[in-house]
Amino acid sequence: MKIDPTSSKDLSAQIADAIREEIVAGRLIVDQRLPSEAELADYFNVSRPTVREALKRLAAQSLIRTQRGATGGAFVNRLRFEDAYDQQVTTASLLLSMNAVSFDVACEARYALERACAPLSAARRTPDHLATMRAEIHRQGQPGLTDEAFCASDVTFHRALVDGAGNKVLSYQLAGAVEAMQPLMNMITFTARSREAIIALHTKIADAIEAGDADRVESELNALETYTRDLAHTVVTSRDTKAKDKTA
Amino acid sequence: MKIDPTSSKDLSAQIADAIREEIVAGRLIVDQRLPSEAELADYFNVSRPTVREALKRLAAQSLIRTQRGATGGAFVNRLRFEDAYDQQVTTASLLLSMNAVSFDVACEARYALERACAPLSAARRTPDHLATMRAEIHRQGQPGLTDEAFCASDVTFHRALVDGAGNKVLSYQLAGAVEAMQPLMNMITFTARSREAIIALHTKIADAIEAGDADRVESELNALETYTRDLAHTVVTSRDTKAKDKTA
DNA sequence: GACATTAAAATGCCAGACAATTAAAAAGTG
DNA sequence: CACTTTTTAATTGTCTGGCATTTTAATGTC
Repeated sequence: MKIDPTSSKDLSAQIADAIREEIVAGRLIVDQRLPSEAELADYFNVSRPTVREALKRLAAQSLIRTQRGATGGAFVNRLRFEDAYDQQVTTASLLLSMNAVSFDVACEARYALERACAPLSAARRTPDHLATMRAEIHRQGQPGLTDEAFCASDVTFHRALVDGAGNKVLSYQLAGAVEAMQPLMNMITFTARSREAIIALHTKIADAIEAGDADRVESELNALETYTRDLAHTVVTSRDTKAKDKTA
Repeated sequence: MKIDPTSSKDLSAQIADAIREEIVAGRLIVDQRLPSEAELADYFNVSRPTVREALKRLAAQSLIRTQRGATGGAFVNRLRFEDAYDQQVTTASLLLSMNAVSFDVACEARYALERACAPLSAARRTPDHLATMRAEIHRQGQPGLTDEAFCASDVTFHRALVDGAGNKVLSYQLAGAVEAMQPLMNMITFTARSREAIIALHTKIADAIEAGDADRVESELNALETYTRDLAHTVVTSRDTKAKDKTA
Protein backbone atom coordinates (compact mmCIF):
# COMPACT_ATOMS: atom_id res chain seq x y z
CA MET A 1 0.00 0.00 0.00
CA LYS A 2 1.79 3.04 -1.28
CA ILE A 3 0.78 6.56 -2.18
CA ASP A 4 2.50 9.18 -4.31
CA PRO A 5 2.67 12.60 -2.61
CA THR A 6 3.58 14.28 -5.90
CA SER A 7 0.56 12.97 -7.76
CA SER A 8 -2.05 15.45 -8.85
CA LYS A 9 -4.72 13.42 -7.09
CA ASP A 10 -5.82 14.24 -3.58
CA LEU A 11 -3.95 12.34 -0.91
CA SER A 12 -7.27 11.30 0.61
CA ALA A 13 -8.39 9.90 -2.74
CA GLN A 14 -5.16 7.94 -3.12
CA ILE A 15 -5.42 6.53 0.37
CA ALA A 16 -9.04 5.58 -0.19
CA ASP A 17 -8.09 3.86 -3.46
CA ALA A 18 -5.28 1.96 -1.76
CA ILE A 19 -7.53 0.67 1.01
CA ARG A 20 -10.35 -0.11 -1.42
CA GLU A 21 -7.94 -2.16 -3.47
CA GLU A 22 -7.00 -4.16 -0.38
CA ILE A 23 -10.66 -4.88 0.29
CA VAL A 24 -11.52 -5.83 -3.29
CA ALA A 25 -8.48 -8.09 -3.47
CA GLY A 26 -9.55 -9.81 -0.29
CA ARG A 27 -6.47 -8.88 1.69
CA LEU A 28 -8.75 -7.04 4.09
CA ILE A 29 -11.64 -9.28 4.96
CA VAL A 30 -15.10 -8.64 6.32
CA ASP A 31 -15.23 -7.36 9.91
CA GLN A 32 -11.48 -6.93 10.02
CA ARG A 33 -10.42 -3.82 11.86
CA LEU A 34 -8.35 -1.24 10.05
CA PRO A 35 -5.51 0.49 11.89
CA SER A 36 -6.65 3.51 13.87
CA GLU A 37 -6.75 6.90 12.20
CA ALA A 38 -3.57 7.90 14.00
CA GLU A 39 -1.78 4.74 12.88
CA LEU A 40 -2.91 5.20 9.28
CA ALA A 41 -1.79 8.82 9.37
CA ASP A 42 1.58 7.66 10.59
CA TYR A 43 1.79 4.89 7.99
CA PHE A 44 0.93 7.11 5.02
CA ASN A 45 2.83 10.10 6.41
CA VAL A 46 -0.17 12.36 6.35
CA SER A 47 -2.26 14.11 8.95
CA ARG A 48 -5.29 12.67 10.67
CA PRO A 49 -7.84 14.87 8.85
CA THR A 50 -6.52 13.57 5.54
CA VAL A 51 -6.93 10.00 6.70
CA ARG A 52 -10.41 10.81 7.91
CA GLU A 53 -11.38 12.19 4.51
CA ALA A 54 -10.20 8.96 2.95
CA LEU A 55 -12.21 6.87 5.39
CA LYS A 56 -15.33 8.93 4.77
CA ARG A 57 -14.99 8.21 1.08
CA LEU A 58 -14.98 4.51 1.79
CA ALA A 59 -17.86 4.88 4.22
CA ALA A 60 -19.89 6.60 1.50
CA GLN A 61 -19.59 3.40 -0.55
CA SER A 62 -20.54 1.25 2.44
CA LEU A 63 -17.13 -0.41 2.29
CA ILE A 64 -16.33 0.37 5.92
CA ARG A 65 -18.21 1.26 9.06
CA THR A 66 -16.82 3.09 12.06
CA GLN A 67 -17.38 2.58 15.73
CA ARG A 68 -16.42 4.88 18.54
CA GLY A 69 -14.96 3.94 21.86
CA ALA A 70 -12.08 1.96 23.24
CA THR A 71 -12.35 -1.06 20.93
CA GLY A 72 -13.73 1.07 18.13
CA GLY A 73 -12.24 1.95 14.80
CA ALA A 74 -12.99 1.36 11.14
CA PHE A 75 -14.09 -2.12 10.12
CA VAL A 76 -14.49 -3.67 6.72
CA ASN A 77 -18.20 -3.78 6.15
CA ARG A 78 -20.12 -6.70 4.73
CA LEU A 79 -21.73 -5.08 1.71
CA ARG A 80 -25.39 -5.98 1.96
CA PHE A 81 -27.75 -6.30 -0.96
CA GLU A 82 -30.04 -3.72 0.65
CA ASP A 83 -27.25 -1.14 0.86
CA ALA A 84 -26.29 -1.82 -2.73
CA TYR A 85 -29.95 -1.48 -3.83
CA ASP A 86 -30.21 2.04 -2.49
CA GLN A 87 -26.99 3.19 -4.06
CA GLN A 88 -27.98 1.64 -7.35
CA VAL A 89 -31.34 3.34 -7.40
CA THR A 90 -29.76 6.72 -6.70
CA THR A 91 -27.07 6.18 -9.31
CA ALA A 92 -29.46 4.90 -11.96
CA SER A 93 -31.90 7.76 -11.37
CA LEU A 94 -29.17 10.35 -11.73
CA LEU A 95 -27.79 8.64 -14.82
CA LEU A 96 -31.17 8.93 -16.49
CA SER A 97 -31.88 12.50 -15.44
CA MET A 98 -28.40 13.87 -16.13
CA ASN A 99 -27.71 12.23 -19.47
CA ALA A 100 -30.89 13.03 -21.31
CA VAL A 101 -31.80 9.37 -21.57
CA SER A 102 -35.05 9.16 -23.47
CA PHE A 103 -38.08 7.50 -22.06
CA ASP A 104 -37.92 4.96 -24.89
CA VAL A 105 -34.35 3.87 -24.15
CA ALA A 106 -34.97 3.54 -20.43
CA CYS A 107 -38.23 1.74 -21.00
CA GLU A 108 -36.68 -0.67 -23.47
CA ALA A 109 -33.91 -1.54 -21.04
CA ARG A 110 -36.29 -2.00 -18.18
CA TYR A 111 -38.63 -4.35 -19.97
CA ALA A 112 -35.83 -6.29 -21.61
CA LEU A 113 -34.41 -7.01 -18.17
CA GLU A 114 -37.80 -7.76 -16.73
CA ARG A 115 -38.57 -10.27 -19.45
CA ALA A 116 -35.32 -11.98 -18.49
CA CYS A 117 -36.86 -12.68 -15.10
CA ALA A 118 -40.13 -13.98 -16.51
CA PRO A 119 -39.26 -17.66 -16.97
CA LEU A 120 -37.60 -17.92 -13.57
CA SER A 121 -40.39 -16.09 -11.82
CA ALA A 122 -43.07 -18.20 -13.50
CA ALA A 123 -41.31 -21.31 -12.27
CA ARG A 124 -40.28 -20.30 -8.77
CA ARG A 125 -42.47 -17.51 -7.42
CA THR A 126 -43.94 -18.20 -4.00
CA PRO A 127 -47.59 -17.63 -3.04
CA ASP A 128 -46.34 -14.50 -1.28
CA HIS A 129 -45.07 -12.95 -4.47
CA LEU A 130 -48.31 -13.69 -6.24
CA ALA A 131 -50.32 -12.28 -3.32
CA THR A 132 -48.31 -9.05 -3.46
CA MET A 133 -48.99 -8.73 -7.17
CA ARG A 134 -52.72 -9.28 -6.69
CA ALA A 135 -52.82 -6.82 -3.80
CA GLU A 136 -51.10 -4.12 -5.84
CA ILE A 137 -53.43 -4.68 -8.76
CA HIS A 138 -56.31 -4.15 -6.36
CA ARG A 139 -54.74 -1.00 -4.99
CA GLN A 140 -54.26 0.35 -8.50
CA GLY A 141 -58.00 0.10 -9.05
CA GLN A 142 -58.86 2.22 -6.02
CA PRO A 143 -60.53 5.51 -6.91
CA GLY A 144 -58.83 8.67 -5.71
CA LEU A 145 -55.35 7.24 -6.04
CA THR A 146 -52.81 9.92 -6.98
CA ASP A 147 -50.56 9.43 -9.98
CA GLU A 148 -47.55 9.16 -7.66
CA ALA A 149 -49.22 6.45 -5.59
CA PHE A 150 -50.23 4.62 -8.77
CA CYS A 151 -46.61 4.65 -9.96
CA ALA A 152 -45.34 3.52 -6.57
CA SER A 153 -47.76 0.60 -6.63
CA ASP A 154 -46.61 -0.17 -10.15
CA VAL A 155 -43.03 -0.42 -8.89
CA THR A 156 -44.05 -2.72 -6.06
CA PHE A 157 -45.93 -4.94 -8.48
CA HIS A 158 -42.97 -5.27 -10.80
CA ARG A 159 -40.53 -5.81 -7.96
CA ALA A 160 -42.65 -8.70 -6.75
CA LEU A 161 -42.44 -10.14 -10.25
CA VAL A 162 -38.68 -9.76 -10.27
CA ASP A 163 -38.19 -11.06 -6.74
CA GLY A 164 -40.28 -14.06 -7.70
CA ALA A 165 -37.32 -15.28 -9.72
CA GLY A 166 -35.69 -16.09 -6.40
CA ASN A 167 -32.29 -14.82 -7.46
CA LYS A 168 -30.87 -12.07 -5.27
CA VAL A 169 -28.35 -10.99 -7.85
CA LEU A 170 -31.09 -10.55 -10.40
CA SER A 171 -33.24 -8.61 -7.92
CA TYR A 172 -30.33 -6.34 -7.14
CA GLN A 173 -29.65 -5.62 -10.79
CA LEU A 174 -33.28 -4.97 -11.56
CA ALA A 175 -33.87 -2.69 -8.59
CA GLY A 176 -32.03 0.08 -10.38
CA ALA A 177 -33.76 -0.41 -13.68
CA VAL A 178 -37.28 -0.56 -12.28
CA GLU A 179 -37.09 2.10 -9.60
CA ALA A 180 -35.05 4.54 -11.62
CA MET A 181 -37.92 4.61 -14.11
CA GLN A 182 -40.32 5.95 -11.51
CA PRO A 183 -39.41 9.64 -11.85
CA LEU A 184 -39.92 9.34 -15.59
CA MET A 185 -43.21 7.51 -15.15
CA ASN A 186 -44.34 10.18 -12.71
CA MET A 187 -44.32 12.67 -15.54
CA ILE A 188 -47.18 10.81 -17.16
CA THR A 189 -50.75 11.63 -16.27
CA PHE A 190 -52.72 8.44 -15.95
CA THR A 191 -56.27 8.85 -17.08
CA ALA A 192 -58.97 6.53 -15.83
CA ARG A 193 -58.88 4.72 -19.16
CA SER A 194 -55.09 4.19 -19.19
CA ARG A 195 -55.14 2.94 -15.62
CA GLU A 196 -57.80 0.45 -16.59
CA ALA A 197 -55.69 -0.78 -19.48
CA ILE A 198 -52.59 -1.15 -17.31
CA ILE A 199 -54.50 -2.96 -14.60
CA ALA A 200 -55.88 -5.36 -17.22
CA LEU A 201 -52.34 -6.09 -18.41
CA HIS A 202 -51.10 -6.52 -14.86
CA THR A 203 -53.88 -9.00 -14.25
CA LYS A 204 -52.93 -10.97 -17.34
CA ILE A 205 -49.31 -11.03 -16.17
CA ALA A 206 -50.28 -12.21 -12.71
CA ASP A 207 -52.50 -14.88 -14.25
CA ALA A 208 -49.68 -16.11 -16.46
CA ILE A 209 -47.30 -16.15 -13.50
CA GLU A 210 -49.81 -18.12 -11.50
CA ALA A 211 -50.22 -20.58 -14.37
CA GLY A 212 -46.45 -20.87 -14.65
CA ASP A 213 -46.67 -19.92 -18.32
CA ALA A 214 -43.38 -18.17 -19.06
CA ASP A 215 -44.16 -17.44 -22.71
CA ARG A 216 -47.40 -15.74 -21.84
CA VAL A 217 -45.69 -13.65 -19.15
CA GLU A 218 -43.19 -12.49 -21.74
CA SER A 219 -45.77 -11.62 -24.34
CA GLU A 220 -47.89 -9.74 -21.82
CA LEU A 221 -44.82 -7.83 -20.69
CA ASN A 222 -44.26 -6.99 -24.31
CA ALA A 223 -47.80 -5.71 -24.56
CA LEU A 224 -47.29 -3.63 -21.43
CA GLU A 225 -44.07 -2.17 -22.82
CA THR A 226 -45.77 -1.22 -26.04
CA TYR A 227 -48.69 0.33 -24.22
CA THR A 228 -46.45 2.27 -21.84
CA ARG A 229 -44.36 3.67 -24.64
CA ASP A 230 -47.39 4.64 -26.69
CA LEU A 231 -48.84 6.34 -23.66
CA ALA A 232 -45.64 8.31 -23.11
CA HIS A 233 -45.61 9.36 -26.76
CA THR A 234 -49.17 10.56 -26.54
CA VAL A 235 -48.38 12.59 -23.45
CA VAL A 236 -45.28 14.11 -24.99
CA THR A 237 -47.05 14.89 -28.26
CA SER A 238 -50.02 16.52 -26.58
CA ARG A 239 -47.71 18.56 -24.37
CA ASP A 240 -45.69 19.71 -27.37
CA THR A 241 -48.86 20.66 -29.18
CA LYS A 242 -49.99 22.70 -26.21
CA ALA A 243 -46.61 24.40 -26.02
CA LYS A 244 -46.84 25.26 -29.71
CA ASP A 245 -50.33 26.65 -29.26
CA LYS A 246 -49.05 28.91 -26.53
CA THR A 247 -46.17 30.28 -28.57
CA ALA A 248 -48.39 30.72 -31.60
CA MET B 1 -31.46 21.92 4.02
CA LYS B 2 -31.34 21.24 7.72
CA ILE B 3 -29.25 19.01 9.93
CA ASP B 4 -29.86 17.75 13.45
CA PRO B 5 -26.81 18.19 15.72
CA THR B 6 -28.27 15.81 18.31
CA SER B 7 -28.73 12.96 15.86
CA SER B 8 -26.64 9.85 16.35
CA LYS B 9 -25.43 10.14 12.77
CA ASP B 10 -22.20 11.90 11.90
CA LEU B 11 -22.60 15.52 11.02
CA SER B 12 -20.63 14.96 7.84
CA ALA B 13 -23.01 12.15 6.85
CA GLN B 14 -26.03 14.34 7.49
CA ILE B 15 -24.60 17.18 5.48
CA ALA B 16 -23.73 14.82 2.64
CA ASP B 17 -27.27 13.42 2.71
CA ALA B 18 -28.76 16.91 2.63
CA ILE B 19 -26.70 17.96 -0.37
CA ARG B 20 -27.28 14.64 -2.14
CA GLU B 21 -31.00 15.13 -1.70
CA GLU B 22 -30.74 18.54 -3.35
CA ILE B 23 -28.96 16.99 -6.30
CA VAL B 24 -31.34 14.07 -6.71
CA ALA B 25 -34.32 16.39 -6.47
CA GLY B 26 -32.84 18.57 -9.17
CA ARG B 27 -32.60 21.68 -7.03
CA LEU B 28 -28.86 21.60 -7.64
CA ILE B 29 -28.23 21.08 -11.32
CA VAL B 30 -25.26 19.83 -13.29
CA ASP B 31 -22.21 22.11 -13.27
CA GLN B 32 -23.76 24.34 -10.67
CA ARG B 33 -21.26 25.54 -8.09
CA LEU B 34 -21.86 24.74 -4.45
CA PRO B 35 -21.07 27.37 -1.83
CA SER B 36 -17.44 27.39 -0.75
CA GLU B 37 -16.38 25.16 2.12
CA ALA B 38 -16.23 28.16 4.42
CA GLU B 39 -19.74 29.22 3.44
CA LEU B 40 -21.11 25.74 3.92
CA ALA B 41 -19.42 25.52 7.31
CA ASP B 42 -21.05 28.77 8.23
CA TYR B 43 -24.43 27.71 6.91
CA PHE B 44 -24.49 24.37 8.72
CA ASN B 45 -22.77 25.76 11.81
CA VAL B 46 -19.94 23.27 11.67
CA SER B 47 -16.23 23.48 11.07
CA ARG B 48 -14.55 23.34 7.70
CA PRO B 49 -13.06 19.86 8.19
CA THR B 50 -16.54 18.52 8.85
CA VAL B 51 -17.82 20.09 5.64
CA ARG B 52 -14.86 18.64 3.80
CA GLU B 53 -15.64 15.14 5.04
CA ALA B 54 -19.16 15.57 3.73
CA LEU B 55 -17.91 16.73 0.34
CA LYS B 56 -15.49 13.82 0.10
CA ARG B 57 -18.38 11.46 0.64
CA LEU B 58 -20.19 13.00 -2.30
CA ALA B 59 -17.03 12.96 -4.39
CA ALA B 60 -16.67 9.23 -3.70
CA GLN B 61 -20.01 8.75 -5.42
CA SER B 62 -18.99 10.98 -8.33
CA LEU B 63 -21.78 13.38 -7.43
CA ILE B 64 -19.46 16.38 -7.22
CA ARG B 65 -16.03 17.34 -8.45
CA THR B 66 -13.77 19.96 -6.92
CA GLN B 67 -11.51 22.50 -8.49
CA ARG B 68 -8.88 24.58 -6.80
CA GLY B 69 -8.11 28.19 -7.41
CA ALA B 70 -9.87 31.51 -7.53
CA THR B 71 -13.00 30.43 -9.36
CA GLY B 72 -12.76 26.92 -7.97
CA GLY B 73 -15.06 25.09 -5.62
CA ALA B 74 -17.28 22.06 -5.64
CA PHE B 75 -19.48 21.54 -8.68
CA VAL B 76 -22.32 19.16 -9.29
CA ASN B 77 -20.89 16.52 -11.53
CA ARG B 78 -22.61 15.08 -14.58
CA LEU B 79 -22.68 11.41 -13.65
CA ARG B 80 -21.21 9.64 -16.65
CA PHE B 81 -22.02 6.09 -17.68
CA GLU B 82 -18.31 5.24 -17.52
CA ASP B 83 -18.04 6.38 -13.90
CA ALA B 84 -21.15 4.46 -12.99
CA TYR B 85 -19.80 1.33 -14.74
CA ASP B 86 -16.71 1.25 -12.56
CA GLN B 87 -18.63 1.70 -9.36
CA GLN B 88 -21.08 -0.95 -10.38
CA VAL B 89 -18.38 -3.47 -11.15
CA THR B 90 -16.72 -2.89 -7.78
CA THR B 91 -20.01 -3.10 -5.94
CA ALA B 92 -21.21 -6.18 -7.76
CA SER B 93 -17.89 -7.97 -7.27
CA LEU B 94 -17.92 -7.29 -3.54
CA LEU B 95 -21.56 -8.31 -3.26
CA LEU B 96 -20.72 -11.69 -4.75
CA SER B 97 -17.56 -12.28 -2.74
CA MET B 98 -18.91 -11.06 0.58
CA ASN B 99 -22.31 -12.70 0.55
CA ALA B 100 -21.37 -16.22 -0.36
CA VAL B 101 -23.28 -16.01 -3.63
CA SER B 102 -22.93 -19.33 -5.37
CA PHE B 103 -21.52 -19.67 -8.82
CA ASP B 104 -24.88 -21.00 -9.98
CA VAL B 105 -26.89 -18.03 -8.77
CA ALA B 106 -24.46 -15.51 -10.25
CA CYS B 107 -24.26 -17.43 -13.50
CA GLU B 108 -28.02 -17.71 -13.78
CA ALA B 109 -28.45 -13.98 -13.28
CA ARG B 110 -25.76 -13.15 -15.75
CA TYR B 111 -27.09 -15.28 -18.58
CA ALA B 112 -30.69 -14.31 -17.91
CA LEU B 113 -29.71 -10.68 -18.37
CA GLU B 114 -27.55 -11.42 -21.35
CA ARG B 115 -30.36 -13.27 -23.10
CA ALA B 116 -32.43 -10.14 -22.59
CA CYS B 117 -29.98 -8.33 -24.86
CA ALA B 118 -29.99 -11.00 -27.53
CA PRO B 119 -32.92 -9.86 -29.68
CA LEU B 120 -31.82 -6.23 -29.60
CA SER B 121 -28.21 -7.09 -30.34
CA ALA B 122 -29.16 -9.39 -33.21
CA ALA B 123 -31.16 -6.57 -34.74
CA ARG B 124 -28.89 -3.61 -34.12
CA ARG B 125 -25.28 -4.64 -33.69
CA THR B 126 -22.85 -2.74 -35.88
CA PRO B 127 -20.06 -4.37 -37.93
CA ASP B 128 -17.72 -3.13 -35.19
CA HIS B 129 -19.39 -5.19 -32.52
CA LEU B 130 -19.30 -8.26 -34.69
CA ALA B 131 -15.64 -7.67 -35.51
CA THR B 132 -14.80 -7.42 -31.81
CA MET B 133 -16.56 -10.70 -31.15
CA ARG B 134 -14.69 -12.44 -33.97
CA ALA B 135 -11.40 -10.98 -32.83
CA GLU B 136 -11.90 -12.19 -29.28
CA ILE B 137 -12.85 -15.65 -30.49
CA HIS B 138 -9.60 -15.71 -32.41
CA ARG B 139 -7.65 -14.58 -29.36
CA GLN B 140 -9.26 -17.27 -27.27
CA GLY B 141 -7.86 -19.88 -29.63
CA GLN B 142 -4.28 -18.70 -29.25
CA PRO B 143 -2.02 -21.26 -27.60
CA GLY B 144 -0.22 -20.18 -24.44
CA LEU B 145 -3.06 -17.95 -23.29
CA THR B 146 -3.32 -17.84 -19.50
CA ASP B 147 -6.61 -18.61 -17.80
CA GLU B 148 -6.87 -14.97 -16.68
CA ALA B 149 -6.36 -13.71 -20.22
CA PHE B 150 -8.91 -16.21 -21.49
CA CYS B 151 -11.46 -14.93 -18.98
CA ALA B 152 -10.69 -11.31 -19.81
CA SER B 153 -11.25 -12.05 -23.49
CA ASP B 154 -14.47 -13.79 -22.56
CA VAL B 155 -15.66 -10.64 -20.82
CA THR B 156 -14.77 -8.50 -23.84
CA PHE B 157 -16.65 -10.88 -26.12
CA HIS B 158 -19.78 -10.74 -24.02
CA ARG B 159 -19.58 -6.99 -23.57
CA ALA B 160 -19.50 -6.59 -27.32
CA LEU B 161 -22.63 -8.71 -27.49
CA VAL B 162 -24.32 -6.55 -24.85
CA ASP B 163 -23.16 -3.26 -26.34
CA GLY B 164 -24.50 -4.45 -29.67
CA ALA B 165 -27.98 -3.87 -28.30
CA GLY B 166 -27.24 -0.16 -28.65
CA ASN B 167 -28.87 0.75 -25.36
CA LYS B 168 -26.58 2.53 -22.92
CA VAL B 169 -28.80 1.82 -19.96
CA LEU B 170 -28.73 -1.87 -20.74
CA SER B 171 -24.95 -1.83 -21.18
CA TYR B 172 -24.57 -0.10 -17.84
CA GLN B 173 -26.74 -2.61 -16.06
CA LEU B 174 -24.99 -5.55 -17.65
CA ALA B 175 -21.49 -4.29 -16.95
CA GLY B 176 -21.84 -5.26 -13.33
CA ALA B 177 -23.30 -8.67 -14.03
CA VAL B 178 -20.76 -9.68 -16.63
CA GLU B 179 -17.59 -8.26 -15.12
CA ALA B 180 -18.39 -9.20 -11.56
CA MET B 181 -18.43 -12.83 -12.71
CA GLN B 182 -14.81 -12.66 -13.77
CA PRO B 183 -13.25 -13.36 -10.36
CA LEU B 184 -15.50 -16.39 -10.04
CA MET B 185 -14.65 -17.54 -13.54
CA ASN B 186 -10.97 -17.10 -12.78
CA MET B 187 -11.24 -19.87 -10.25
CA ILE B 188 -11.92 -22.32 -13.05
CA THR B 189 -9.06 -24.04 -14.84
CA PHE B 190 -9.79 -24.13 -18.53
CA THR B 191 -8.43 -27.23 -20.16
CA ALA B 192 -7.69 -27.32 -23.87
CA ARG B 193 -10.87 -29.26 -24.40
CA SER B 194 -13.12 -26.90 -22.46
CA ARG B 195 -11.66 -23.88 -24.24
CA GLU B 196 -12.41 -25.53 -27.54
CA ALA B 197 -16.00 -26.12 -26.51
CA ILE B 198 -16.46 -22.53 -25.36
CA ILE B 199 -14.90 -21.16 -28.55
CA ALA B 200 -17.27 -23.31 -30.59
CA LEU B 201 -20.23 -21.90 -28.69
CA HIS B 202 -18.92 -18.35 -29.05
CA THR B 203 -18.63 -18.92 -32.78
CA LYS B 204 -22.20 -20.13 -32.96
CA ILE B 205 -23.34 -17.07 -31.04
CA ALA B 206 -21.43 -14.73 -33.32
CA ASP B 207 -22.86 -16.52 -36.36
CA ALA B 208 -26.38 -16.16 -35.04
CA ILE B 209 -25.78 -12.47 -34.26
CA GLU B 210 -24.45 -11.97 -37.78
CA ALA B 211 -27.50 -13.71 -39.21
CA GLY B 212 -29.76 -11.59 -37.02
CA ASP B 213 -31.36 -14.72 -35.64
CA ALA B 214 -32.42 -13.78 -32.11
CA ASP B 215 -33.86 -17.17 -31.22
CA ARG B 216 -30.64 -18.94 -32.13
CA VAL B 217 -28.60 -16.43 -30.10
CA GLU B 218 -30.77 -17.18 -27.11
CA SER B 219 -30.55 -20.93 -27.45
CA GLU B 220 -26.77 -20.82 -27.92
CA LEU B 221 -26.49 -18.60 -24.85
CA ASN B 222 -28.51 -21.22 -23.05
CA ALA B 223 -26.10 -23.87 -24.19
CA LEU B 224 -23.17 -21.79 -23.02
CA GLU B 225 -24.78 -21.26 -19.63
CA THR B 226 -25.34 -24.97 -19.20
CA TYR B 227 -21.81 -25.77 -20.26
CA THR B 228 -20.30 -23.15 -17.96
CA ARG B 229 -22.27 -24.36 -14.97
CA ASP B 230 -21.39 -27.98 -15.65
CA LEU B 231 -17.77 -27.03 -15.95
CA ALA B 232 -17.87 -25.20 -12.63
CA HIS B 233 -19.53 -28.18 -10.97
CA THR B 234 -16.82 -30.49 -12.26
CA VAL B 235 -14.12 -28.18 -10.94
CA VAL B 236 -15.77 -27.85 -7.54
CA THR B 237 -16.39 -31.59 -7.27
CA SER B 238 -12.84 -32.53 -8.17
CA ARG B 239 -11.48 -29.97 -5.74
CA ASP B 240 -13.71 -31.29 -2.95
CA THR B 241 -12.55 -34.81 -3.67
CA LYS B 242 -8.94 -33.75 -3.49
CA ALA B 243 -9.60 -31.88 -0.23
CA LYS B 244 -11.23 -35.01 1.20
CA ASP B 245 -8.25 -37.12 0.12
CA LYS B 246 -5.94 -34.79 1.95
CA THR B 247 -7.88 -34.88 5.21
CA ALA B 248 -8.31 -38.65 5.01
C1' DG C 1 -18.96 -11.52 43.74
C1' DA C 2 -21.47 -7.24 42.48
C1' DC C 3 -21.24 -2.63 41.68
C1' DA C 4 -19.21 1.95 41.17
C1' DT C 5 -15.17 4.51 39.69
C1' DT C 6 -11.46 5.51 36.97
C1' DA C 7 -8.42 5.21 33.07
C1' DA C 8 -7.43 4.51 28.36
C1' DA C 9 -8.33 4.29 23.50
C1' DA C 10 -10.66 5.51 19.82
C1' DT C 11 -13.58 8.43 16.83
C1' DG C 12 -16.10 13.09 16.29
C1' DC C 13 -15.44 17.76 16.05
C1' DC C 14 -13.27 22.35 16.14
C1' DA C 15 -9.99 26.48 15.61
C1' DG C 16 -6.48 28.39 13.24
C1' DA C 17 -2.87 28.37 10.21
C1' DC C 18 -0.09 27.77 5.95
C1' DA C 19 0.70 25.88 1.18
C1' DA C 20 -0.69 25.36 -3.56
C1' DT C 21 -3.39 26.55 -7.32
C1' DT C 22 -5.91 29.33 -10.30
C1' DA C 23 -8.11 33.20 -12.47
C1' DA C 24 -8.83 37.87 -12.52
C1' DA C 25 -7.23 42.41 -11.69
C1' DA C 26 -3.54 45.58 -11.74
C1' DA C 27 0.60 47.25 -13.29
C1' DG C 28 4.13 47.68 -16.38
C1' DT C 29 6.07 48.04 -21.24
C1' DG C 30 6.68 48.51 -26.13
C1' DC D 1 -3.53 50.85 -27.35
C1' DA D 2 -2.18 46.02 -27.18
C1' DC D 3 0.41 42.84 -24.95
C1' DT D 4 2.96 40.90 -21.21
C1' DT D 5 4.09 40.52 -16.50
C1' DT D 6 3.11 40.94 -11.77
C1' DT D 7 0.19 41.11 -8.04
C1' DT D 8 -3.71 39.92 -5.54
C1' DA D 9 -7.60 37.47 -3.96
C1' DA D 10 -10.29 33.34 -3.59
C1' DT D 11 -10.47 28.64 -2.94
C1' DT D 12 -9.20 23.99 -1.99
C1' DG D 13 -5.47 20.90 0.10
C1' DT D 14 -3.04 19.89 4.18
C1' DC D 15 -1.14 20.19 8.86
C1' DT D 16 -0.90 20.94 14.00
C1' DG D 17 -2.96 20.67 18.18
C1' DG D 18 -6.53 20.31 20.97
C1' DC D 19 -11.05 19.12 23.33
C1' DA D 20 -15.44 16.36 23.55
C1' DT D 21 -17.69 12.05 23.45
C1' DT D 22 -18.18 7.26 23.56
C1' DT D 23 -17.06 2.76 24.80
C1' DT D 24 -14.45 -0.85 26.94
C1' DA D 25 -11.39 -2.57 30.33
C1' DA D 26 -9.22 -2.26 34.59
C1' DT D 27 -9.40 -1.01 39.23
C1' DG D 28 -11.19 -0.29 43.56
C1' DT D 29 -14.85 -0.78 47.13
C1' DC D 30 -18.27 -2.89 49.70
